[in-house]
Amino acid sequence: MGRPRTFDQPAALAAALDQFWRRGYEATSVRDLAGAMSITGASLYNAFGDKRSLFRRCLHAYVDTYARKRIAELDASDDPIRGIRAFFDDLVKASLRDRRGCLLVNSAMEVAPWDAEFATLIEQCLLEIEDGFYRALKRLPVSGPRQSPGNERSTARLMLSTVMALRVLARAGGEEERLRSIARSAVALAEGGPHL
Amino acid sequence: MGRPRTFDQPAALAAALDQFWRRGYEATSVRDLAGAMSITGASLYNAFGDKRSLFRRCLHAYVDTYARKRIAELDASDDPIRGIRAFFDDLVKASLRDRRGCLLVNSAMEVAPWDAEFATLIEQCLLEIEDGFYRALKRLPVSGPRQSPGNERSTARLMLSTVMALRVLARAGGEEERLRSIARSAVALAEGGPHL
DNA sequence: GTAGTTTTAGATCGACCGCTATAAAACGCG
DNA sequence: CGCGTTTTATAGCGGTCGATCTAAAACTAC
Repeated sequence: MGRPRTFDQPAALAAALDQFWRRGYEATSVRDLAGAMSITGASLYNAFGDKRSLFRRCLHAYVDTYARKRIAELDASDDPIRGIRAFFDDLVKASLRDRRGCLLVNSAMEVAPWDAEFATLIEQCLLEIEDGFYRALKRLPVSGPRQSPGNERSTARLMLSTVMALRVLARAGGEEERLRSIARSAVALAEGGPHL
Repeated sequence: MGRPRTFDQPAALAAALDQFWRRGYEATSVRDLAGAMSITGASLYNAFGDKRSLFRRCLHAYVDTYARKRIAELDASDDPIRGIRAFFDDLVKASLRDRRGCLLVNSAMEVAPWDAEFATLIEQCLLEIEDGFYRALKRLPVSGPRQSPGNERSTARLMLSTVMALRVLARAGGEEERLRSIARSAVALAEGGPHL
Protein backbone atom coordinates (compact mmCIF):
# COMPACT_ATOMS: atom_id res chain seq x y z
CA MET A 1 0.00 0.00 0.00
CA GLY A 2 1.38 3.40 -0.94
CA ARG A 3 0.62 6.94 -0.09
CA PRO A 4 -3.12 7.58 0.37
CA ARG A 5 -5.05 10.25 -1.53
CA THR A 6 -5.19 13.63 0.13
CA PHE A 7 -8.08 15.07 -1.87
CA ASP A 8 -11.80 14.32 -1.69
CA GLN A 9 -12.53 12.37 -4.84
CA PRO A 10 -16.34 12.90 -4.92
CA ALA A 11 -15.87 16.60 -4.30
CA ALA A 12 -13.29 16.78 -7.07
CA LEU A 13 -15.68 14.99 -9.42
CA ALA A 14 -18.41 17.47 -8.53
CA ALA A 15 -16.04 20.34 -9.29
CA ALA A 16 -15.17 18.82 -12.65
CA LEU A 17 -18.87 18.36 -13.42
CA ASP A 18 -19.42 22.01 -12.60
CA GLN A 19 -16.75 23.05 -15.08
CA PHE A 20 -17.99 20.82 -17.90
CA TRP A 21 -21.56 21.93 -17.22
CA ARG A 22 -20.71 25.60 -17.38
CA ARG A 23 -18.14 25.69 -20.18
CA GLY A 24 -18.71 22.53 -22.22
CA TYR A 25 -16.29 19.77 -23.10
CA GLU A 26 -13.89 21.36 -25.58
CA ALA A 27 -13.68 24.76 -23.90
CA THR A 28 -12.75 23.16 -20.60
CA SER A 29 -9.01 22.48 -20.48
CA VAL A 30 -7.36 19.92 -18.26
CA ARG A 31 -5.70 22.81 -16.43
CA ASP A 32 -9.11 24.41 -15.84
CA LEU A 33 -10.33 21.12 -14.43
CA ALA A 34 -7.30 20.61 -12.21
CA GLY A 35 -7.66 24.15 -10.89
CA ALA A 36 -11.36 23.77 -10.15
CA MET A 37 -10.75 20.39 -8.53
CA SER A 38 -7.83 21.83 -6.49
CA ILE A 39 -5.50 19.08 -7.61
CA THR A 40 -2.61 18.93 -10.04
CA GLY A 41 -2.78 17.58 -13.53
CA ALA A 42 -0.85 14.49 -12.61
CA SER A 43 -3.30 13.66 -9.82
CA LEU A 44 -6.16 14.16 -12.22
CA TYR A 45 -4.76 11.73 -14.77
CA ASN A 46 -3.81 9.30 -12.03
CA ALA A 47 -7.25 9.24 -10.41
CA PHE A 48 -9.60 9.73 -13.36
CA GLY A 49 -7.69 8.79 -16.49
CA ASP A 50 -7.75 11.12 -19.45
CA LYS A 51 -10.07 14.06 -20.06
CA ARG A 52 -12.65 12.00 -21.91
CA SER A 53 -12.88 9.40 -19.13
CA LEU A 54 -13.37 12.16 -16.58
CA PHE A 55 -16.13 13.63 -18.71
CA ARG A 56 -17.83 10.24 -18.91
CA ARG A 57 -17.84 9.99 -15.13
CA CYS A 58 -19.22 13.53 -14.87
CA LEU A 59 -21.97 12.70 -17.33
CA HIS A 60 -22.95 9.61 -15.37
CA ALA A 61 -22.82 11.60 -12.14
CA TYR A 62 -25.07 14.24 -13.67
CA VAL A 63 -27.62 11.68 -14.82
CA ASP A 64 -27.69 9.99 -11.43
CA THR A 65 -27.71 13.16 -9.37
CA TYR A 66 -29.97 15.46 -11.35
CA ALA A 67 -31.92 13.84 -14.18
CA ARG A 68 -33.02 10.59 -12.54
CA LYS A 69 -33.87 12.43 -9.33
CA ARG A 70 -36.46 14.52 -11.16
CA ILE A 71 -37.94 11.45 -12.83
CA ALA A 72 -38.17 9.66 -9.49
CA GLU A 73 -39.98 12.62 -7.94
CA LEU A 74 -42.40 12.61 -10.84
CA ASP A 75 -43.10 8.92 -10.36
CA ALA A 76 -43.49 9.39 -6.61
CA SER A 77 -46.13 12.11 -6.85
CA ASP A 78 -49.66 11.09 -5.87
CA ASP A 79 -51.36 13.35 -8.38
CA PRO A 80 -49.61 13.15 -11.77
CA ILE A 81 -50.81 16.61 -12.75
CA ARG A 82 -49.36 18.09 -9.59
CA GLY A 83 -46.20 16.10 -10.19
CA ILE A 84 -45.85 17.48 -13.68
CA ARG A 85 -46.51 20.97 -12.43
CA ALA A 86 -43.89 20.56 -9.72
CA PHE A 87 -41.47 19.17 -12.30
CA PHE A 88 -41.71 22.24 -14.51
CA ASP A 89 -41.87 24.72 -11.63
CA ASP A 90 -38.66 23.29 -10.26
CA LEU A 91 -37.07 23.15 -13.70
CA VAL A 92 -37.80 26.82 -14.36
CA LYS A 93 -36.61 27.82 -10.92
CA ALA A 94 -33.36 25.90 -11.35
CA SER A 95 -32.89 27.25 -14.88
CA LEU A 96 -33.26 30.82 -13.62
CA ARG A 97 -30.97 30.25 -10.64
CA ASP A 98 -28.07 29.28 -12.82
CA ARG A 99 -27.83 29.61 -16.55
CA ARG A 100 -25.79 26.55 -17.40
CA GLY A 101 -28.76 24.75 -18.90
CA CYS A 102 -28.80 20.94 -18.85
CA LEU A 103 -25.55 19.05 -19.26
CA LEU A 104 -27.36 16.39 -21.29
CA VAL A 105 -28.79 18.91 -23.74
CA ASN A 106 -25.53 20.84 -23.88
CA SER A 107 -23.65 17.63 -24.64
CA ALA A 108 -26.27 16.49 -27.13
CA MET A 109 -25.29 19.55 -29.14
CA GLU A 110 -21.54 19.64 -28.65
CA VAL A 111 -20.42 16.07 -28.03
CA ALA A 112 -23.04 13.71 -29.45
CA PRO A 113 -22.38 14.52 -33.14
CA TRP A 114 -18.75 13.43 -32.74
CA ASP A 115 -18.92 10.66 -30.17
CA ALA A 116 -21.20 7.67 -30.69
CA GLU A 117 -20.81 6.39 -27.13
CA PHE A 118 -21.91 9.64 -25.52
CA ALA A 119 -24.62 10.03 -28.15
CA THR A 120 -26.29 6.78 -27.14
CA LEU A 121 -25.87 7.57 -23.44
CA ILE A 122 -27.55 10.95 -23.89
CA GLU A 123 -30.25 9.51 -26.12
CA GLN A 124 -31.09 6.85 -23.53
CA CYS A 125 -31.37 9.37 -20.72
CA LEU A 126 -33.63 11.63 -22.77
CA LEU A 127 -35.77 8.58 -23.40
CA GLU A 128 -35.95 7.94 -19.66
CA ILE A 129 -37.33 11.43 -19.15
CA GLU A 130 -39.86 10.95 -21.94
CA ASP A 131 -40.94 7.65 -20.37
CA GLY A 132 -41.34 9.40 -17.05
CA PHE A 133 -43.78 11.84 -18.63
CA TYR A 134 -45.47 8.94 -20.40
CA ARG A 135 -46.02 7.08 -17.12
CA ALA A 136 -47.41 10.22 -15.48
CA LEU A 137 -49.80 10.80 -18.37
CA LYS A 138 -50.95 7.19 -18.28
CA ARG A 139 -51.81 7.60 -14.62
CA LEU A 140 -54.23 10.43 -15.37
CA PRO A 141 -57.87 9.53 -14.54
CA VAL A 142 -60.03 8.73 -17.58
CA SER A 143 -62.76 11.04 -16.36
CA GLY A 144 -62.03 14.66 -15.59
CA PRO A 145 -59.77 17.13 -17.36
CA ARG A 146 -57.61 15.00 -19.60
CA GLN A 147 -56.15 14.94 -23.05
CA SER A 148 -57.54 12.46 -25.52
CA PRO A 149 -56.41 8.93 -24.70
CA GLY A 150 -54.03 7.10 -26.98
CA ASN A 151 -51.82 10.14 -27.40
CA GLU A 152 -49.77 9.85 -24.25
CA ARG A 153 -46.64 9.01 -26.24
CA SER A 154 -46.97 12.07 -28.47
CA THR A 155 -47.75 14.31 -25.52
CA ALA A 156 -44.80 12.93 -23.58
CA ARG A 157 -42.52 13.68 -26.53
CA LEU A 158 -43.90 17.19 -26.75
CA MET A 159 -43.29 17.71 -23.05
CA LEU A 160 -39.72 16.48 -23.39
CA SER A 161 -39.35 18.91 -26.27
CA THR A 162 -40.43 21.78 -24.05
CA VAL A 163 -37.92 20.68 -21.41
CA MET A 164 -35.15 20.79 -23.99
CA ALA A 165 -36.29 24.15 -25.33
CA LEU A 166 -36.45 25.55 -21.80
CA ARG A 167 -32.88 24.44 -21.22
CA VAL A 168 -31.67 25.96 -24.47
CA LEU A 169 -33.38 29.26 -23.74
CA ALA A 170 -32.14 29.27 -20.16
CA ARG A 171 -28.54 28.85 -21.30
CA ALA A 172 -28.96 31.53 -23.95
CA GLY A 173 -30.23 33.97 -21.34
CA GLY A 174 -33.95 33.91 -22.10
CA GLU A 175 -36.17 36.08 -19.95
CA GLU A 176 -38.00 34.68 -16.96
CA GLU A 177 -41.50 35.33 -18.27
CA ARG A 178 -40.68 33.52 -21.50
CA LEU A 179 -39.52 30.43 -19.62
CA ARG A 180 -42.54 30.49 -17.34
CA SER A 181 -44.88 30.83 -20.29
CA ILE A 182 -43.45 27.76 -21.99
CA ALA A 183 -43.58 25.77 -18.76
CA ARG A 184 -47.23 26.72 -18.28
CA SER A 185 -48.00 25.52 -21.79
CA ALA A 186 -46.25 22.23 -21.13
CA VAL A 187 -48.33 21.66 -18.01
CA ALA A 188 -51.47 22.64 -19.90
CA LEU A 189 -50.71 19.93 -22.45
CA ALA A 190 -51.16 17.35 -19.74
CA GLU A 191 -54.08 19.11 -18.10
CA GLY A 192 -56.47 19.17 -20.96
CA GLY A 193 -55.17 19.96 -24.36
CA PRO A 194 -56.40 23.15 -25.98
CA HIS A 195 -56.59 25.31 -22.86
CA LEU A 196 -53.11 26.66 -23.33
CA MET B 1 -6.26 50.64 -56.53
CA GLY B 2 -4.16 47.59 -55.84
CA ARG B 3 -4.26 43.98 -56.75
CA PRO B 4 -7.85 42.66 -57.07
CA ARG B 5 -9.15 39.69 -55.14
CA THR B 6 -8.81 36.36 -56.87
CA PHE B 7 -11.30 34.41 -54.74
CA ASP B 8 -15.09 34.51 -54.72
CA GLN B 9 -15.97 36.27 -51.50
CA PRO B 10 -19.61 35.12 -51.20
CA ALA B 11 -18.56 31.54 -51.91
CA ALA B 12 -15.84 31.81 -49.29
CA LEU B 13 -18.34 33.15 -46.78
CA ALA B 14 -20.66 30.25 -47.55
CA ALA B 15 -17.82 27.81 -46.97
CA ALA B 16 -17.02 29.46 -43.64
CA LEU B 17 -20.68 29.28 -42.66
CA ASP B 18 -20.67 25.60 -43.49
CA GLN B 19 -17.72 25.01 -41.17
CA PHE B 20 -19.14 27.00 -38.26
CA TRP B 21 -22.50 25.30 -38.74
CA ARG B 22 -21.04 21.83 -38.67
CA ARG B 23 -18.35 22.17 -36.03
CA GLY B 24 -19.32 25.17 -33.93
CA TYR B 25 -17.33 28.31 -33.15
CA GLU B 26 -14.56 27.13 -30.84
CA ALA B 27 -13.91 23.82 -32.56
CA THR B 28 -13.44 25.55 -35.91
CA SER B 29 -9.87 26.83 -36.24
CA VAL B 30 -8.80 29.65 -38.49
CA ARG B 31 -6.81 27.08 -40.45
CA ASP B 32 -9.95 24.94 -40.88
CA LEU B 33 -11.77 28.00 -42.17
CA ALA B 34 -9.00 29.01 -44.55
CA GLY B 35 -8.83 25.46 -45.90
CA ALA B 36 -12.58 25.21 -46.43
CA MET B 37 -12.63 28.65 -48.04
CA SER B 38 -9.65 27.74 -50.25
CA ILE B 39 -7.73 30.83 -49.22
CA THR B 40 -4.77 31.44 -46.95
CA GLY B 41 -4.96 32.73 -43.43
CA ALA B 42 -3.63 36.13 -44.42
CA SER B 43 -6.34 36.52 -47.07
CA LEU B 44 -8.95 35.56 -44.49
CA TYR B 45 -7.80 38.18 -42.01
CA ASN B 46 -7.46 40.73 -44.77
CA ALA B 47 -10.93 40.24 -46.20
CA PHE B 48 -13.00 39.34 -43.13
CA GLY B 49 -11.09 40.59 -40.11
CA ASP B 50 -10.61 38.26 -37.17
CA LYS B 51 -12.36 34.99 -36.48
CA ARG B 52 -15.14 36.60 -34.46
CA SER B 53 -15.97 39.11 -37.20
CA LEU B 54 -16.13 36.31 -39.73
CA PHE B 55 -18.47 34.39 -37.46
CA ARG B 56 -20.70 37.45 -37.14
CA ARG B 57 -20.99 37.71 -40.91
CA CYS B 58 -21.76 33.99 -41.13
CA LEU B 59 -24.46 34.33 -38.50
CA HIS B 60 -26.06 37.21 -40.38
CA ALA B 61 -25.79 35.28 -43.62
CA TYR B 62 -27.47 32.29 -41.99
CA VAL B 63 -30.34 34.38 -40.67
CA ASP B 64 -30.88 36.02 -44.04
CA THR B 65 -30.49 32.88 -46.13
CA TYR B 66 -32.21 30.24 -44.03
CA ALA B 67 -34.24 31.51 -41.08
CA ARG B 68 -35.97 34.53 -42.63
CA LYS B 69 -36.67 32.56 -45.79
CA ARG B 70 -38.78 30.06 -43.84
CA ILE B 71 -40.66 32.85 -42.07
CA ALA B 72 -41.38 34.55 -45.36
CA GLU B 73 -42.74 31.33 -46.83
CA LEU B 74 -44.96 30.93 -43.79
CA ASP B 75 -46.30 34.46 -44.20
CA ALA B 76 -46.82 33.91 -47.92
CA SER B 77 -48.94 30.77 -47.57
CA ASP B 78 -52.65 31.19 -48.33
CA ASP B 79 -53.78 28.68 -45.74
CA PRO B 80 -51.87 29.18 -42.45
CA ILE B 81 -52.43 25.57 -41.43
CA ARG B 82 -50.96 24.34 -44.69
CA GLY B 83 -48.14 26.84 -44.25
CA ILE B 84 -47.35 25.56 -40.78
CA ARG B 85 -47.49 21.99 -42.02
CA ALA B 86 -45.14 22.83 -44.88
CA PHE B 87 -42.84 24.62 -42.43
CA PHE B 88 -42.44 21.57 -40.23
CA ASP B 89 -42.35 19.10 -43.11
CA ASP B 90 -39.51 21.03 -44.66
CA LEU B 91 -37.76 21.46 -41.32
CA VAL B 92 -37.83 17.72 -40.64
CA LYS B 93 -36.69 16.92 -44.15
CA ALA B 94 -33.79 19.36 -43.90
CA SER B 95 -32.88 18.12 -40.41
CA LEU B 96 -32.73 14.54 -41.65
CA ARG B 97 -30.76 15.47 -44.77
CA ASP B 98 -27.93 16.93 -42.76
CA ARG B 99 -27.43 16.66 -39.05
CA ARG B 100 -25.88 20.03 -38.31
CA GLY B 101 -29.03 21.31 -36.64
CA CYS B 102 -29.71 25.06 -36.66
CA LEU B 103 -26.79 27.47 -36.42
CA LEU B 104 -28.90 29.79 -34.27
CA VAL B 105 -29.73 27.07 -31.75
CA ASN B 106 -26.19 25.72 -31.83
CA SER B 107 -24.83 29.19 -31.16
CA ALA B 108 -27.44 29.88 -28.50
CA MET B 109 -25.86 27.04 -26.57
CA GLU B 110 -22.19 27.59 -27.30
CA VAL B 111 -21.71 31.29 -27.96
CA ALA B 112 -24.60 33.18 -26.37
CA PRO B 113 -23.60 32.53 -22.74
CA TRP B 114 -20.23 34.21 -23.34
CA ASP B 115 -21.03 36.91 -25.87
CA ALA B 116 -23.74 39.46 -25.19
CA GLU B 117 -23.78 40.77 -28.75
CA PHE B 118 -24.43 37.38 -30.31
CA ALA B 119 -26.88 36.55 -27.53
CA THR B 120 -29.13 39.46 -28.43
CA LEU B 121 -28.79 38.73 -32.14
CA ILE B 122 -29.86 35.13 -31.62
CA GLU B 123 -32.63 36.11 -29.23
CA GLN B 124 -34.05 38.57 -31.75
CA CYS B 125 -34.07 36.03 -34.55
CA LEU B 126 -35.79 33.44 -32.39
CA LEU B 127 -38.38 36.09 -31.61
CA GLU B 128 -38.86 36.66 -35.33
CA ILE B 129 -39.67 32.99 -35.78
CA GLU B 130 -42.08 33.04 -32.86
CA ASP B 131 -43.77 36.09 -34.33
CA GLY B 132 -44.07 34.29 -37.64
CA PHE B 133 -45.97 31.49 -35.93
CA TYR B 134 -48.03 34.08 -34.05
CA ARG B 135 -49.08 35.80 -37.27
CA ALA B 136 -49.99 32.47 -38.85
CA LEU B 137 -52.09 31.49 -35.84
CA LYS B 138 -53.84 34.86 -35.85
CA ARG B 139 -54.82 34.30 -39.46
CA LEU B 140 -56.67 31.10 -38.59
CA PRO B 141 -60.45 31.36 -39.22
CA VAL B 142 -62.54 31.80 -36.09
CA SER B 143 -64.87 29.02 -37.18
CA GLY B 144 -63.59 25.60 -38.03
CA PRO B 145 -60.86 23.55 -36.41
CA ARG B 146 -58.96 25.99 -34.28
CA GLN B 147 -57.36 26.33 -30.91
CA SER B 148 -58.98 28.56 -28.34
CA PRO B 149 -58.51 32.23 -29.17
CA GLY B 150 -56.36 34.42 -27.00
CA ASN B 151 -53.66 31.80 -26.72
CA GLU B 152 -51.86 32.47 -29.96
CA ARG B 153 -48.80 33.82 -28.16
CA SER B 154 -48.50 30.76 -25.94
CA THR B 155 -49.06 28.41 -28.84
CA ALA B 156 -46.50 30.26 -30.94
CA ARG B 157 -43.96 29.92 -28.13
CA LEU B 158 -44.71 26.24 -27.85
CA MET B 159 -44.24 25.80 -31.58
CA LEU B 160 -40.92 27.62 -31.45
CA SER B 161 -39.97 25.29 -28.61
CA THR B 162 -40.69 22.28 -30.78
CA VAL B 163 -38.55 23.78 -33.55
CA MET B 164 -35.65 24.14 -31.15
CA ALA B 165 -36.13 20.65 -29.76
CA LEU B 166 -36.25 19.22 -33.28
CA ARG B 167 -32.96 20.92 -34.07
CA VAL B 168 -31.34 19.65 -30.91
CA LEU B 169 -32.50 16.10 -31.53
CA ALA B 170 -31.49 16.27 -35.18
CA ARG B 171 -27.95 17.31 -34.26
CA ALA B 172 -27.76 14.61 -31.61
CA GLY B 173 -28.75 11.97 -34.16
CA GLY B 174 -32.39 11.42 -33.18
CA GLU B 175 -34.32 8.87 -35.21
CA GLU B 176 -36.53 9.93 -38.08
CA GLU B 177 -39.78 8.73 -36.56
CA ARG B 178 -39.10 10.66 -33.37
CA LEU B 179 -38.59 13.89 -35.30
CA ARG B 180 -41.69 13.30 -37.40
CA SER B 181 -43.76 12.59 -34.32
CA ILE B 182 -42.77 15.86 -32.68
CA ALA B 183 -43.41 17.79 -35.88
CA ARG B 184 -46.89 16.22 -36.15
CA SER B 185 -47.65 17.30 -32.60
CA ALA B 186 -46.52 20.83 -33.35
CA VAL B 187 -48.83 21.02 -36.34
CA ALA B 188 -51.65 19.54 -34.27
CA LEU B 189 -51.22 22.36 -31.76
CA ALA B 190 -52.25 24.80 -34.44
CA GLU B 191 -54.92 22.57 -35.93
CA GLY B 192 -57.12 22.11 -32.94
CA GLY B 193 -55.49 21.50 -29.62
CA PRO B 194 -56.11 18.15 -27.98
CA HIS B 195 -56.05 15.96 -31.09
CA LEU B 196 -52.36 15.26 -30.82
C1' DG C 1 7.62 52.02 -67.57
C1' DT C 2 7.18 53.34 -63.02
C1' DA C 3 5.13 54.42 -58.63
C1' DG C 4 1.68 53.24 -55.39
C1' DT C 5 -1.51 50.04 -53.42
C1' DT C 6 -3.55 45.81 -52.29
C1' DT C 7 -3.64 40.77 -52.22
C1' DT C 8 -1.25 36.86 -52.14
C1' DA C 9 1.79 33.06 -49.86
C1' DG C 10 4.54 31.23 -46.21
C1' DA C 11 6.93 31.58 -42.03
C1' DT C 12 6.53 32.60 -37.45
C1' DC C 13 4.99 34.57 -32.92
C1' DG C 14 3.76 33.66 -27.91
C1' DA C 15 0.20 31.12 -25.65
C1' DC C 16 -2.19 27.23 -24.70
C1' DC C 17 -3.60 22.30 -25.70
C1' DG C 18 -3.75 17.11 -23.83
C1' DC C 19 -0.68 14.39 -21.86
C1' DT C 20 3.52 12.34 -19.69
C1' DA C 21 8.25 11.80 -17.66
C1' DT C 22 10.78 12.60 -13.47
C1' DA C 23 11.49 12.72 -8.89
C1' DA C 24 10.38 14.11 -4.24
C1' DA C 25 6.99 13.27 -0.50
C1' DA C 26 3.96 10.25 2.25
C1' DC C 27 2.16 6.28 3.58
C1' DG C 28 1.80 0.47 5.11
C1' DC C 29 4.61 -3.13 6.32
C1' DG C 30 8.54 -5.91 7.87
C1' DC D 1 14.39 1.83 10.57
C1' DG D 2 14.39 0.83 5.39
C1' DC D 3 11.68 -1.11 1.50
C1' DG D 4 7.99 -1.04 -1.83
C1' DT D 5 4.25 1.49 -3.56
C1' DT D 6 1.39 5.21 -4.59
C1' DT D 7 0.47 10.13 -4.80
C1' DT D 8 2.17 14.38 -5.14
C1' DA D 9 4.35 18.53 -7.60
C1' DT D 10 6.86 20.39 -11.44
C1' DA D 11 8.70 20.63 -15.86
C1' DG D 12 8.31 19.69 -20.31
C1' DC D 13 6.89 17.02 -24.61
C1' DG D 14 5.06 17.78 -29.54
C1' DG D 15 1.28 19.97 -31.47
C1' DT D 16 -2.22 23.48 -32.43
C1' DC D 17 -4.34 27.89 -31.35
C1' DG D 18 -5.45 32.96 -33.12
C1' DA D 19 -3.08 36.39 -35.09
C1' DT D 20 0.75 38.86 -37.48
C1' DC D 21 5.03 39.84 -40.25
C1' DT D 22 7.68 39.89 -44.47
C1' DA D 23 7.99 39.95 -49.05
C1' DA D 24 6.75 38.58 -53.62
C1' DA D 25 2.99 39.00 -56.98
C1' DA D 26 -0.62 41.54 -59.40
C1' DC D 27 -3.16 45.14 -60.41
C1' DT D 28 -4.42 50.73 -61.43
C1' DA D 29 -3.08 55.30 -62.29
C1' DC D 30 -0.04 58.25 -64.37
